Amino acid sequence: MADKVTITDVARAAGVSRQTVSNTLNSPEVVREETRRHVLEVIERLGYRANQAARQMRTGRSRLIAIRIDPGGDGISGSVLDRFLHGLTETAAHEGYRVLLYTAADDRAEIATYEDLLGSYKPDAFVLTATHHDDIRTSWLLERGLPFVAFGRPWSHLPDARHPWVDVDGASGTEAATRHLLAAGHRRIGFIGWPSGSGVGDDRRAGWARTFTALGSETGGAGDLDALLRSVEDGIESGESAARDLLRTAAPTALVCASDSLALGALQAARSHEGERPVAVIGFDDTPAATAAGLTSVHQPLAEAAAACVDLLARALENPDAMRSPDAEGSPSEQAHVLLPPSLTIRQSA
Amino acid sequence: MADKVTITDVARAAGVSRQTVSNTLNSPEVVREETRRHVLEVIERLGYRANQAARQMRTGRSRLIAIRIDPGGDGISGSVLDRFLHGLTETAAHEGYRVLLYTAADDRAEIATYEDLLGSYKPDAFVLTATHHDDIRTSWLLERGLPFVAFGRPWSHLPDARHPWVDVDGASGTEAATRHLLAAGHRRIGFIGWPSGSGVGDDRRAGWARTFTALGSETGGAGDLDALLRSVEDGIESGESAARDLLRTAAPTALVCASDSLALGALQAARSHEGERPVAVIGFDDTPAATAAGLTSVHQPLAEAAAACVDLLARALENPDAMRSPDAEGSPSEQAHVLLPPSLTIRQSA
DNA sequence: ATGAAAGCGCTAACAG
DNA sequence: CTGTTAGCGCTTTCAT
Repeated sequence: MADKVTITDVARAAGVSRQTVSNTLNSPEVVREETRRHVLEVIERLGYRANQAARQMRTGRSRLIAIRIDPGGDGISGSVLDRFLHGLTETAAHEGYRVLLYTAADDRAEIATYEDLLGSYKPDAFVLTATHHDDIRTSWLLERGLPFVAFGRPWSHLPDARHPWVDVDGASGTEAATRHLLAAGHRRIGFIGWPSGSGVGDDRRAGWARTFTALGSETGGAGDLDALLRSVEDGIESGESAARDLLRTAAPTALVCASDSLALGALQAARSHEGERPVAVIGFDDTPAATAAGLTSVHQPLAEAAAACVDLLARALENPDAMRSPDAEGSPSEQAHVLLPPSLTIRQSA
Repeated sequence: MADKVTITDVARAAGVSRQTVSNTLNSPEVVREETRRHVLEVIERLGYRANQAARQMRTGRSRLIAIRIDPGGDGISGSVLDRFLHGLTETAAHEGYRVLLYTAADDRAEIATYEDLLGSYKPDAFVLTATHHDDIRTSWLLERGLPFVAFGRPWSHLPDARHPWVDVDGASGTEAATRHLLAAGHRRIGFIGWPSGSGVGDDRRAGWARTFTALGSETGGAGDLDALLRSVEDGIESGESAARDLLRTAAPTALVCASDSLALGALQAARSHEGERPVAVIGFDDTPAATAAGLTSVHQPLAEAAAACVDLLARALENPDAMRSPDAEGSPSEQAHVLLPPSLTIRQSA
């Protein structure tokens, strides 16, 4: 029964015109307090909801935010997107937006989906995840002045980003992990990460490197960084073999990893490693698998990140021109961004 | 540039009327082959996409499927919804539908969201997950003749379901797990599940029980079922303590669990248990945590399940009346359903 | 097989 | 502050 109630029904029941009802909803300040209250009451009583399609036709705004959902690699870190999505949906609802899902095999296919979506459902904005160097998606959207926010820094254009973004400070996370190990007395702390070139991976490695280097300059040179570093593809197996190799050649007493997948593998290697003291391991992402394995891990505030994304978008959508002038000569057109600090979830492994 | 192209632009560019373009898209059989081809070509060239809002206003169909996304308990099995969602989004796109997300704290709140959504975005259908006994959501939707499909059996009304559903045969999964253990020579196989009353849990327990009982009647009574059964809340810790208890009092050589969370806990207990042969453990859901822990687990075909949901919905939406006659006296109004068999992913733990 | 007219529900402009 | 008019882009009659 909730449907079929139109603005005309409300107007009739309240004894006012349709526009007064519309104004009550869209420009409350224009309606007399008393009338407003009365209309609101009738709306409530009839269970009226503005038809979104009709509203969209008139205003051109769909109040839809689109985001891609992918299968997520080995699944270990898949739950990261899951939590982010939940937060996004929840915050978006508060701001009057809904989340629309789509899939795409790669960036090119994603752009094709943009075209499709923009012609049909016309989402007001996109949320980009897994941004990387020379991301064609951001340039495509930027060229067309389409509103979007990236969850992930615009790695190729820092620090003068030309679009709003939200990210978690990976370096600060691995720094916290490294400091935690230092505080526990460790001095030889290895790092297992991904090959150079991925923004996320480089960032996470940097946090370890800088902390470790700082220690070196304090104590007078602790740091043969390269010997304690391994760069491999993500995965449990590669994490295990990298850890084995590291333990054999560099004798670290602790390992910081760029992901939980790597850390889980490293943990296996650590457990089968003989030594007076167990080798400590710290992962990244605080996935369910980390919980299950008792793995200390860097935790990303995903609900907050999602909320920040919605916030930035809502703001940009209220001020359409802020974003639609990519080449405004006079203004630096610096875009808002949010960099959130992660926290360390401490468990048995470190 | 993909937007702002209307059906009028296409008509003009193709030298036909707007209706011919519309017909080409919606009733191709009505248009002359040659004209149809020409129009299609122009559509392609201009990158035209039918404005969904306008279409919805006219037809009343949004081509939107709504589904709830929740934070997912301890997160271990959260990835199940994740994979299902991905499959749903992908299949839905093939059929011309998009997936709209929403959250809700509980069933009552979810119904409130139905009302909101039905009045605003007007999704064509809902996909229900985590169905349970006396689910107020199904009755609410049923009463109003709203199209939906449940991922999960209508536990309170089997076998004459009054709505379409898709599910994975949990009992067959635990049966396969139990048979696998029997084949490996195990004879005392315990089960750690949830307290009676949850459809899913009862189903999974039944698969173990019936297989084990069948063995008993063959060999002449192997089965003191109750001694080998523990029912606890889901979670790693409760799984571990239940397993410890079971190992101490009933001396099983293998354990089948109703979830990966329970199994992960059981695995810990099993590893610290002394015996000539390691205690085998099998979980359920084949989550990333199971991969990481080398846990053998029952794998649900989630992409297939999602595809089946979309299929059932698409069919129901083409035949609106099939669903809208909950009380049709003459017809049993039996609804279509799909029960998919899971598979066993074998790893080190069993 | 194709063209003309109407209207889905809403809100942005105005007029009162 | 409230009411009237118009039209967003599409599909569904109904004529031709």
